[in-house]
Amino acid sequence: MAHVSRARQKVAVTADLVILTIREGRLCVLLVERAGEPFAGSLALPGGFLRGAESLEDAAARELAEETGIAAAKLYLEQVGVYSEPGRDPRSPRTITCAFLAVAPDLPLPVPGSDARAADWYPVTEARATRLAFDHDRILGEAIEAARDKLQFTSLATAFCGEEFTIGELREVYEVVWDVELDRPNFHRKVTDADGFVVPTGGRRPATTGRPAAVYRAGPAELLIPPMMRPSATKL
Amino acid sequence: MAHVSRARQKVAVTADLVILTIREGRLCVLLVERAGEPFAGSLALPGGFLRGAESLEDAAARELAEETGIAAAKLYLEQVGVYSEPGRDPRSPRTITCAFLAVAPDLPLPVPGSDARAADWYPVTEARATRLAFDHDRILGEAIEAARDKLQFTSLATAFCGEEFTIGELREVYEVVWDVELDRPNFHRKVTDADGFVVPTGGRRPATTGRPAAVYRAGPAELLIPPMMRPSATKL
DNA sequence: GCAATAGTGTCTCTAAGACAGTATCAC
DNA sequence: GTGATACTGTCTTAGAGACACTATTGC
Repeated sequence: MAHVSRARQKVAVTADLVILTIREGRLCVLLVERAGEPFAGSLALPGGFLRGAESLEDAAARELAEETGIAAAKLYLEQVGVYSEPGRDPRSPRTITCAFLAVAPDLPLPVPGSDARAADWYPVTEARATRLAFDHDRILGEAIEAARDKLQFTSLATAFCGEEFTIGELREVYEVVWDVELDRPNFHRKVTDADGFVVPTGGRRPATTGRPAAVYRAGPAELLIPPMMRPSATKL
Repeated sequence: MAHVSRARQKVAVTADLVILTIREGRLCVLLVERAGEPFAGSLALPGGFLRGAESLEDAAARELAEETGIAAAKLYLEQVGVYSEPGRDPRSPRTITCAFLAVAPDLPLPVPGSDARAADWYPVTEARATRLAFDHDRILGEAIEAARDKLQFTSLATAFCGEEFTIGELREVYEVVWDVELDRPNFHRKVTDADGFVVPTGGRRPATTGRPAAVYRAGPAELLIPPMMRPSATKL
């Protein structure tokens, strides 16, 4: 093997964020319009380079705060993969990125990022039909698939809701992220029976129409037992 | 923010491998004894620095071949996480590692690594009771937990077996990795019923004692439907 | 015959899905 | 009242687990 290829390279490392939320009944992702080259004018996932003495988790949380103004401590934030194909970033053949999945409740429009990029929510159907910068198409696709899987086995769905929510709002999360329709009575029983998934606050929330719904908070459980099985999974 | 902390750092990147197998009824992991500082003499996960134009997956496959002599194409190999805490490697405060989980059938003792480190299999019970180099304790623990989860929902268990195996051997994989005892009749029915998990070859394998077992090969399914539920999961 | 493993049959229990029916609101 | 949503009850079916039972080998 050639000597040069055995060298311990130093590489640039970024943390990129797939921030998902539900707005107007659609699954949306936060994208920024790139100001500079490469891919100027293209949409891209928010993210940035790893700085001084911080971990990738710190960097992801910092970027999240900069792009959305949300304190990352309040949010679900998790690694979903590392992307290291040589040449994936034309600036330098050796830039690798660690992708994070973040899930937020419906938020006010993001504040303009501190680096003056236009950030906005895009329905994932649109985002996936668009050519994103770098390999962000692939990252977005894999992060969404990870989120879909996590809904089955973890209480991730509550991260899409605010502090308090109704069973109907929680059901909408599953329906929107999985793009399916769920049986309302069965869903209600399932989530209220699952141990530690949701806990009633005692309050009720008057709806625009119909009987007011009981209000719940996220419970202590992180793993769902039994899991919420995704209907399409049985068909594959 | 101070100027220095905003700089785009270049960092060293390694790929570390958690290579699991089953030997003599115990879950084992391949560890190497470190020859040089830091942590000289300590046990560590095999791994190495990212080189020229290769991805982390390439680097992991290359290290796997060097340490075990197995072509990585034949093996299950998957990212399980990135570890980037500043200071996790005393050589340089900025060395991050991407951990890979690999699963191998019972193999001949590994060939001495090309970098002349002593590599050997260790039962994970021993490995977890030992202080490994760097943050490899944590990486090993998280990789094993990932493997345990994957047994439930994917056909990963077949990767622990050879090309051909019996249902009893497959059951031993679950029993050893999960450290539980499973009901033989129910296990047999479950795996033979699950769609595309195992396919009979038609052969039979005479055992040391008892009725000869039918021989199976891994089926095309990657996802198990229905999943194999881990008994302890319901207790948590 | 005995001991061991492989595999089948059957029962019970739990959970999922279908869906009828009741409760409570706005109008 | 209608119409909407929230919830409850009940039936059927599928899968999990317990375990009795049969099958096939070496000794």
